Amino acid sequence: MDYSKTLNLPQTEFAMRANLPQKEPLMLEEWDNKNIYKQALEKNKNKPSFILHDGPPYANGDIHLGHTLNKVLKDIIVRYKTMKGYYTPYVPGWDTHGLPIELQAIKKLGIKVHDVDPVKFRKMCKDYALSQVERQKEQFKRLGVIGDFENPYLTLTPEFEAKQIEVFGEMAKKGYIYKGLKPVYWCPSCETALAEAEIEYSDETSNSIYVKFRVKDDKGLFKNLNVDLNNIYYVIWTTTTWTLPANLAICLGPEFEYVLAKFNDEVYVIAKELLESVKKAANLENEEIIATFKGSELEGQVCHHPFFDRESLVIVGEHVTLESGTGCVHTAPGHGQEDFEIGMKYKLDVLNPVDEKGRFTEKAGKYQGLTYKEGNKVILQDLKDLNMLLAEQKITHSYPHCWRCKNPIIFRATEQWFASIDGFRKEAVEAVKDVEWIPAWGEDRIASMVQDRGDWCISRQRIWGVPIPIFYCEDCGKELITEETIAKVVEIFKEKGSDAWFEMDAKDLLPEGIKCECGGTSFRKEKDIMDVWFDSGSSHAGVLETRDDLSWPADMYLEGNDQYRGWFQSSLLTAVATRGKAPYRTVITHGMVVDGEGKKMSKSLGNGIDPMDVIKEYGADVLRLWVSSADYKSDVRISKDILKQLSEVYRKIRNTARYMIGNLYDFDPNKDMVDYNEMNELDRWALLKLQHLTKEVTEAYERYEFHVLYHAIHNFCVVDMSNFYLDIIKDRLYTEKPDSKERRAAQTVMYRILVALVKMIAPVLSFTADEIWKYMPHIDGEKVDSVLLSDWPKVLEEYVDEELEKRWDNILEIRGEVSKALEIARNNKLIGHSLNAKVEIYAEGDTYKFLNEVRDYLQTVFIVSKVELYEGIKEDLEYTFRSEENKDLAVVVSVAPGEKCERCWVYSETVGQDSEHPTLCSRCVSVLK
RNA sequence: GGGCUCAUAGCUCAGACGGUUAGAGCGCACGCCUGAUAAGCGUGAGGUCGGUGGUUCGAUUCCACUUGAGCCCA
Repeated sequence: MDYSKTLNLPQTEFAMRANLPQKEPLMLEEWDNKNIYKQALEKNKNKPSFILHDGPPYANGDIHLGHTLNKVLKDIIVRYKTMKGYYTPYVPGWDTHGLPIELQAIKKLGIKVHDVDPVKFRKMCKDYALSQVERQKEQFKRLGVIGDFENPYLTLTPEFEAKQIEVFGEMAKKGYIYKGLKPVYWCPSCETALAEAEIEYSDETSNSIYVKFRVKDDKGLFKNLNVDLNNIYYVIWTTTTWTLPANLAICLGPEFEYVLAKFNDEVYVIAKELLESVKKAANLENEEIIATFKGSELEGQVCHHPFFDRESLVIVGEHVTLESGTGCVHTAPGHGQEDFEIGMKYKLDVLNPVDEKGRFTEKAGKYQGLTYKEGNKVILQDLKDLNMLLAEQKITHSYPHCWRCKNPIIFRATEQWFASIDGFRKEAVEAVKDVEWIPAWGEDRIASMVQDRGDWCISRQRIWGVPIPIFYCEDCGKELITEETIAKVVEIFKEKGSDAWFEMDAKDLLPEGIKCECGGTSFRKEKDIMDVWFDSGSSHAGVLETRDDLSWPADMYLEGNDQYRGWFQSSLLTAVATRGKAPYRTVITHGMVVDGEGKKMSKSLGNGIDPMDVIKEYGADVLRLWVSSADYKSDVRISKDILKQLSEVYRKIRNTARYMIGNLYDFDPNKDMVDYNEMNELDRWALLKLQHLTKEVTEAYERYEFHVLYHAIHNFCVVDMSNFYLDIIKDRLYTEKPDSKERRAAQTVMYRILVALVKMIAPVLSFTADEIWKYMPHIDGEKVDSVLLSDWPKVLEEYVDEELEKRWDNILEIRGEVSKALEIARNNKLIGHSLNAKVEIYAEGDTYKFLNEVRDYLQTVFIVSKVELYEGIKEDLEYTFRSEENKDLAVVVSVAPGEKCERCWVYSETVGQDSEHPTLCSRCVSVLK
């Protein structure tokens, strides 16, 4: 007879191999059909809410692992909070304006910006952006992210744009918006500003000139040198002669050494390290060094401009290098980014004497009307005539050109709109303190960034974005922005979107009858659009305040640590400026995704991993497990090996669940549950461990430390369940009568563990959890469509029996020692399976006393066929094993007496006693009868 | 170059008012089982706690510097 038919072996359709890449899409469909997201909201609709406000990814290109990390972290939190009973609307968003989309639209359509009417061009950009949103949306959903994907927020929608204008208007009303000058790349032939991405570098031959600036005020430093001040000159070097009319300063490196080198009658101030190269260029020799100063000592001296009756201030800046030139850098704040910034520091004027065609204006005095190219020649000649030119060379260097017309470009300051941070800097720094920053050092980081940052240039000379809602009087040129004009623009944008700005005339965008202070009644529109950071930085208003189910401020923002200077800050600034406090209560940041060596992923290194490839190979749940496994506060590594490891961990968790499901095939929790008081110690121990796990996991979720719960759950599955409890209860489950109390007790324990476990993994392994949910038995009240709709498990303190735990810690320790003894016997070919063995334990003192107390459990727990316990360790006996950990413990392993029972595989001397079942032990016989 | 951050076994992570042989799981090696089977169990080998110097009776844990890596800025 085949007695295996009489056993209660596990049965389940729940597959051992997950086959996630194929199965997950089906689960997604099911979630969609059953509208799990809506059900979850409905379930908690009257509960306190938890609003995680999504930082909008830029709508361009496929998602990468950075997106994956970010979105999955958010999803884990949203799912956890949902199960905790919070009302958790999650509205994903997209950042849809800006240059990269413009460039993609241009590239895709093969058009040129200025060849197309702005309205048409914007339509193309919009179409492109929307197509990208759809693409990314599908990819995010594939990760298992749930949320209001049918109704996400997009920065290009009329409602959002209108709200953004409101924010801008409020800031303007408070006087935080002002007009200033700032240098940009400018193409004089196209007459347009260019973005960095629209610049091509190619070689250009220029005059490189060394120009003398006579010292006017030495601040007393050169007094005792015995030289006429009129003969001391700073020597600057430049390759853009035409920018000299805009010179306002000479910048030195504060730490560099500068010499006063005397050649005949004249003394030149030059960086010590560059003296030789200057001498060579100027054909000078036989100098006398009459003094040496550190750059910082010379700060504050004043020179004469070489050809204007104007001063040039000596300043210092860290950007000065000794790579070429003289170490004295010609500084024209209107013609260069670094010059502009250092100029801001010294409160220099942003002088720009060049118009949009590249011609000198009246600010360039006698050069007015010349193009900058003509100016190069004329100014050079003037320098020669004035004896201010020390040397002249031709050099070929890499110079920026316009990508469209291929002509050289210039740097030129133009009028732009700024947000003055000083107006609310203090408030912003204060607001930071009311926010919980995770990790905590984030607070210092953002506070010091806000503290040190300059004003925010909001203008972009572009097409694809939200226009800056300002008008100019055609008569006097004065700008016009009032509550009424903002209100009108908001009203129009709400209906027509910001395209209206490009489609409609100024008069139609303005309230009727509006007049300039000068009495003028005709106006023109500002051409600049807003920095996209202003778009996303307004999302707290554009989203949280516009949807009924959301509220301001958000409970949480969660983004990469690159966003301290990005979205966290732009959001903080617009919120503080308009509402006086931060738009978030908690901010979590995660590190960047890097490769197995900790290096950043890049195309050139070829070390990138595509999340969609991972999903095809392993499935989204493995990727989600990866997200949970790492301590995201610092950078998160990923590699083939790491993924392999993750898939093994996944397999272990899955199989542990599968085994429990398989053993619950005939268990109905509505009828078969065994009361805690009727369970044996082992079962109680398992439930005790579950309480510890539940507590640890819940606390880890509360602290958003997912890697802690990842380890806790994995360890529980491996150590407590697979290696121990599940291995030990096999005998009971398989061999006892199906509805025996012992078996039902073990099933009760497994059921309760499985219910808790499946819930605890649900925020991370969302697909697998729902798959388990489907296959496992349920209490009637809990048969919901998704584990997400169930309640979070509670810690049952009454199961936390410390006495019991102590006792079983001891048993576990001794079991470890017995295992070692068994292993020795196994290596000696004495036994194979542990059931082949009889274990004799020799113990003294407390160890013996303890073992004697728990002796009834020993055979089961060791999974052997017989255990004999003796008091005392005799030195003359030959032990299989003597414990090093516990000197009071020794073990002898021998082959178990009797025959192997054909049914339960335990060796027993009762085998053969029953004539009907001659190959069975007495226990099995009684089960069958 | 500046600000912030990270660095413990092959991997992911613990840990330590500073104090005996630094932990876990996985992976790996070896063995067992064949009634969780493209599973399961057992045993074992892996670390000069990034480097150097200092404080201390004693540092991997505190301090300084340094190397490598990341983010932001220049």
